[in-house]
Amino acid sequence: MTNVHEPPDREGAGPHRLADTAVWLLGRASVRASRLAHERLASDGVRKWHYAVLATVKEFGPAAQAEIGRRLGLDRSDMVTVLNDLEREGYVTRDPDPADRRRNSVQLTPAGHTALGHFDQLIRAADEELLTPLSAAERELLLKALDRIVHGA
Amino acid sequence: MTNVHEPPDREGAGPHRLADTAVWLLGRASVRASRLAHERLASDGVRKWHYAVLATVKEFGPAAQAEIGRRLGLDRSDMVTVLNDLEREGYVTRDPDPADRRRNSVQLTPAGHTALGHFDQLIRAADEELLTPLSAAERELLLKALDRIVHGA
DNA sequence: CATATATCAGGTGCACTGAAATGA
DNA sequence: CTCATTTCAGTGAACCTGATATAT
Repeated sequence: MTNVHEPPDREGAGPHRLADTAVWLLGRASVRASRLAHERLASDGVRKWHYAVLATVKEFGPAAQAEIGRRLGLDRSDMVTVLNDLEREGYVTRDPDPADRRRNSVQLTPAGHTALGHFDQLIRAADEELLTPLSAAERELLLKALDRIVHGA
Repeated sequence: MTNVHEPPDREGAGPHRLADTAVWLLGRASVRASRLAHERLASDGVRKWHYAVLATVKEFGPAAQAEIGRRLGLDRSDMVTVLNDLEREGYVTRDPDPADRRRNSVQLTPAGHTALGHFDQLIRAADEELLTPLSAAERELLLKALDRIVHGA
């Protein structure tokens, strides 16, 4: 109770302002990023996982749900819901894999391919707005750093 | 329908791999950060917003709920819940502000101050693990970039 | 009157767990 | 039998909206 005011801020260890922690800044930056992406995708009735799954199927080709989920970090359970939506919209098909009948082979339809092209533009626009304050060199460094954080190394 | 295989990946505009977008990488990095922080805080029955509110009250001194929320980006509604928890644990007090009786003046208790010191260590450890792959210079650049993204400019 | 604060009730997306059915 | 894949049911934290009572 000695001093309620404590002019600067330190006591046992180094400086510890909340706004200087990576955990905090990453959380806030990601909320902003999610908002920018969501604002754009929502008008098409799509969410970020829908986009991510479409983009991954296009990039890596047809694959089982479990494999797509592993690649993206999407839970097997949520993958079911996302694919239900994408299938209902006619963006993907789920065909039983003859080589391993536990698996569904997820494939892009032509409509899915077209839609993905549109979503790509929306995500790019969100990225551009998000990164506006940064120079090209800074963007490069940021993405590299984030990539190493995500894929630890 | 011309070519299903498309060896590399481009067609209408530049490269557009999901893993190269800031929106995506920020989201994934933030999930990892949240997990690291949550793993450590959860054993004390605390979540990130509890920590953030305690840290802010210490850094900026007693303030009304709405002001703390504005500073942190925490919704007024969720602030009520967080403060209910913190008050129940004896970490903060809510006293009606005599100068404006709509406001609650939120203050840290000595127990709250002690607890915050402990949580600070946990968050620092999470930060350290998260940033392990990065050099000191890279960390500096990352935090600067994130800060500019969050506070647009 | 309009505005600001605190609270409550609720909705939605997302991360995650447990269990079941099916097949390798 | 063990393991993997898909599905379903449900939980918890976070983000967000709308409405209300109270005070400025």
